[in-house]
Amino acid sequence: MDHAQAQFCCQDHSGQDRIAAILSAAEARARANGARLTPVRKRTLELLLQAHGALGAYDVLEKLAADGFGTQPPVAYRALNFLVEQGLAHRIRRLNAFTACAHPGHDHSAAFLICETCNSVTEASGDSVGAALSQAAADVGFTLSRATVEAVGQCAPCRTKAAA
Amino acid sequence: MDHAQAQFCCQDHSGQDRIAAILSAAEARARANGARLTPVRKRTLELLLQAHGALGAYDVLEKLAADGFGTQPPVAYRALNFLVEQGLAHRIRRLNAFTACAHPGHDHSAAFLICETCNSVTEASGDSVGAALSQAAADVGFTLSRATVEAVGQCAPCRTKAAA
DNA sequence: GGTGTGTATGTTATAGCATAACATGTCAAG
DNA sequence: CTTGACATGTTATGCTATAACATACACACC
Repeated sequence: MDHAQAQFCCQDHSGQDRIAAILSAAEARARANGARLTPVRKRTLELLLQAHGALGAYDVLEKLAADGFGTQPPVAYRALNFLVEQGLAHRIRRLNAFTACAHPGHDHSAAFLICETCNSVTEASGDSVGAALSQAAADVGFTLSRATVEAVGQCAPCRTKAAA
Repeated sequence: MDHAQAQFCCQDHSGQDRIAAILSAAEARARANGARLTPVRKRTLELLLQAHGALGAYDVLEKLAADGFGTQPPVAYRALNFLVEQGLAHRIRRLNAFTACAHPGHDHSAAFLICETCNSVTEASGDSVGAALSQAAADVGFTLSRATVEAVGQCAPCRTKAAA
């Protein structure tokens, strides 16, 4: 698995300006929740934003350590879990990896589209998927708390390339 | 995590007769695909069918070993992966576990409802969810290959109990 | 200012999940 | 009866994740 070096298959959604904007928005959001976006946490979010595709916890740890933060797994896991709890990042279990939330700020059910060619991860709107799922759950009397949708397939750029 | 001893929270869908029927159907299905449902594989499927909730690979391994099969992890993983490939079982990544497919025989997109109280896993029809997901994927030019939907919440029996 | 309390960070150690690589065995087709 | 494909088994190892404990920092309160 090479999360760390996923190809630039998707469009660049992570310019420096955009990252800075998201980071400050994240800080505000955290404060509003009574939480603090400390240096490790902020740096972790920044790493996720800069990355294409998703990063494994140990990928993140390596970079944090290089930046002078702690060197042991809990350092990365704590920061990542914090971000997930705050709705600033998502965990992608199929990849044992994490990715920054593409649409923070409004609660949404996310659906992840994982390209099996370039390993890029796209966060699609999961609203209609979530609605369908709520219905299916309600049909069997299940109360939904949260859901993960992970789809595997091929992204548009990779499909185009493959066809050529 | 106690996959091995999930509570009997859901209805019993795994009577001996039903299990036997599924096993022979599975055997036929495998043959049709040019694959063989060998003793380890058959026993593994049987274990999954008997279990409520889902079983971790090491839970399965333990039981297989007790039955005189191999004692090392690959034994369990190979059998489980075989079953998943044949559409006879599903992998539930959120739980690092596997469960027998509740509706083998017809290709379907499955959605799993994981009760956070009793750890039971219910396989809901994911057809409408799959349709919504296909649409969302198509909207961004993504070609869907397969998808996993894992929802966490509370099953009907547990919710009833909790309300009491 | 001092002090207490809760949170955050850091470490060591270990648990849990999964697979690579190789050896052996089995079975059917030629 | 040999060959080739697949299945099973083992050893060894790598990757993922958390428990438990120690230290430091920030903020509210007296």
